[in-house]
Order: sequence, then C-alpha cells, then structure tokens
Amino acid sequence: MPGLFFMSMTDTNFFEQVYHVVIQIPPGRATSYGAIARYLGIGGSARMVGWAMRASHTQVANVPAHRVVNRNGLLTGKHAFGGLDVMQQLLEAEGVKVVEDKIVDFEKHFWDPAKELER
DNA sequence: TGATTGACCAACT
DNA sequence: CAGTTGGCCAATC
Repeated sequence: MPGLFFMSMTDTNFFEQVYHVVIQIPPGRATSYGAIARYLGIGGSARMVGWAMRASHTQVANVPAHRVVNRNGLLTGKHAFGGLDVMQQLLEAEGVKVVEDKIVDFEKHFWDPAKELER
C-alpha cells in the first residue's frame, strides 16, 4: 500500500533520487543524510539531501523524513515538522528511543542504503 | 549576476 | 577537544 508517491515531472532528478531512498527506509530504522548522499554518488552534497527533505514535507507526502537524521543521530530537522517534538514522537512510536533530541543506540537502528539496498 | 545560505560531513588547526 | 575550513550543489537574496 505504500510506495504511493508522485510528484510533478518538473521536479529535478535529484529530489526523485532522494525520495526513492528515504521511502524505502523500514520502520524503526534511521539513516543519515551523508549515507544517502553517498549512495546516490554525491557524497559531498549531504546538505542537499537535508535540504531536499525540508522541501519534501511541503511538496510530497509519504516521505518518512523523521527517519533521516544527521551522522550524529541528532534530530537536526525536528523544527521542520511543525513542532519541536513531533519528529521525536514519530520515532518513539516506531520503537526508536530519543533522548536530548538524539537517537539512542543510533548504530543499532542505522539503516545504510548502500548496504541494505546494495547494488 | 555574485554572494550567501543550508535538516551535512570530514579533515585540519 | 573545540573551532575553522573546504567541499558539494541548488535555491534564495
């Protein structure tokens, strides 16, 4: 039932790539902007990933942006969810503990597209 | 059109 | 160990 996402064909291929990966993140898992960027082959442009996410919440639905945090496991984009504790609630609802705006045992919940989707 | 900024990351000082 | 710098690329000023 998921995978029901669509966007204007005027959107850049970059956004499409990012969403394609994020949407495939399983519940209870999380990944980092850098990991996605590397998987897409744009390693240095991790900032663009986060930037694309911010735009996603207003343009595209069904994008679990709350499962994407920075390399530190910190919920850097919480402010984009309308509330400063919305992102945390979403994660905890999936079984991911969050303390001080950062994911506990981030490595344990880490989901690397380059590894899971590998090849 | 040039400069600044951004839900980042890694290396360097 | 903390602050700075470079990189990457697109949007905004």
